[in-house]
Amino acid sequence: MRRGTRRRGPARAHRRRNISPHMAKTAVLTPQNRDFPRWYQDVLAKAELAENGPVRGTIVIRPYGYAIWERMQSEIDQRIKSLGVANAYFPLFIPQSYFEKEAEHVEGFAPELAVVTIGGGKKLEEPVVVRPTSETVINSYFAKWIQGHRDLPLLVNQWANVVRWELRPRLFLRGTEFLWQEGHTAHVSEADARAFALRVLDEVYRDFMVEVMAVPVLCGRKTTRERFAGAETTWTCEGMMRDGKALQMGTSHELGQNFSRPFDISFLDEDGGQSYAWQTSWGASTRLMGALVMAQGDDAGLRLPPRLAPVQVVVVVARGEGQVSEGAQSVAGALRSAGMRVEIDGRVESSFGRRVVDWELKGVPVRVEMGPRDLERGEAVLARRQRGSKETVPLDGLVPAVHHALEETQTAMLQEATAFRADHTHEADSVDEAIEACAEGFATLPLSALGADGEDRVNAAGVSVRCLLGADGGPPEIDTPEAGLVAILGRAY
RNA sequence: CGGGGAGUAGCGCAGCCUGGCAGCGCACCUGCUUUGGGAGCAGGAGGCCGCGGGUUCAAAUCCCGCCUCCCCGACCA
Repeated sequence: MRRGTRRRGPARAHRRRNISPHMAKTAVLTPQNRDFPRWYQDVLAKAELAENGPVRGTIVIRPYGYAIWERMQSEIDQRIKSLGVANAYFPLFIPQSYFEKEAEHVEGFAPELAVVTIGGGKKLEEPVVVRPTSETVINSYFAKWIQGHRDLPLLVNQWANVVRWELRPRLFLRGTEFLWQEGHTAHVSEADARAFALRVLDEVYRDFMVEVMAVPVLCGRKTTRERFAGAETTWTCEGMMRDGKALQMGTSHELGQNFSRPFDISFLDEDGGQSYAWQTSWGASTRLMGALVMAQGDDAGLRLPPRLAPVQVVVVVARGEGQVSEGAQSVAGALRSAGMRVEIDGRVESSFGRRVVDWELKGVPVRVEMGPRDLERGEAVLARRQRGSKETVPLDGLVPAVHHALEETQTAMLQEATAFRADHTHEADSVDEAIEACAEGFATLPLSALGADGEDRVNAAGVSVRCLLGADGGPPEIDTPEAGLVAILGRAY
């Protein structure tokens, strides 16, 4: 069974060939429904996305994987900047004492800190921590930069690597070192900080995940137990993977005055009084790469939504005869002129089938195949990765046809993922029913039905409360009574 | 840390029990034939068998010690 794959829409093609992309004689990958974790590992390796580094928990992101990450960075970065946030950079090394200033924060991170005790061959006076997150250093500078209310809001983001000594690493999902973006802001009031944290959640993360990654996400509030160490409130975007498990894809925290007090981020307000700033922090990481693979991949490999794909169209020279190569060049040129990201595969010394399988593994959304026969007829074959279809298109109509295929693919991928999530979400009335439903996917449960010991009970069963939603299915208003909230439960990565 | 496995070519593995030339598949190199859904044939390169010690005429194999990695549980983007 090809889970979640749907064929839809009428054939626009002159002729539609009945060739499925899953025709390889021997399975290219372990099928998803046989062993999902194995399938995931296979995709990372065969699509040349990433592999393990030499130190446990470290990752080597290969060029193709990094190209996808760069696309993610670019899309996220422009959304961050549109909120008026500027990029900056703070040090990798943080004095250990900084970590001890906020009680919950220390407690939350102490077990997973990497600490440098020797530098230049000498024992250090004060050990330095390799940043697991940068609240402490950044806020120590915010304290210097913020004097009066006119200095606020202060909105800063950095792209960086961070280190957390994880016990059980998994490529992209949980690593000792990973890449991310972390935003840090300071505001004059609690309401301003809250509004900003929610804007980031919606306008940066949800918008990117839904509109670019084509992954529907549930945006809600974390329970006290699940919230970030040092935060007052943690907001999250939760996605469903194709094995029904949940993945936290991005978070936005309201820090209250938890850091501004110990780091003395204070300012003179309009009335001349001394106030502590209200803060937020928020991040999304290379975990998104894992989410992409697990939410959009199928048994033939990765599937990239066109808006994210570093290569949107690959023009495959089927056979190196006659003027085919020139024809492919000309087609590629026309597609590029129309603004598409295009690559030519002219490696005719490799077999056609081999190359096609490679591009399917890499998830390129549209493949244009050209051989002598097509050239003679003035045609090309347009293959869509998302639904595994092929159609023949006249060369003079190819650019609009490819453009249309990309647009349709983007829409279809989001629809498919949304339908999959709906099919794997169960509305439960009791804790036991919810736990059972989580074997297949998510369960919704009125918070009132979860009860006081409900979170303990589900956790004991390997299930967690992913987030709390308001009546409209979005992040709950802060003053919504608990009785009006819905808990989303699932097994998580 | 608790429990379970594994270290042999780039990757995946066999060989070990019963000591006797270092093997297989994939990948790689060369040549020819191929190329419209993972090509075929022929030839070739590639090894501190995790490390250290011991037994033995002889150790990947038996014995002792050490190291590392992976998987399952408690934390996390």
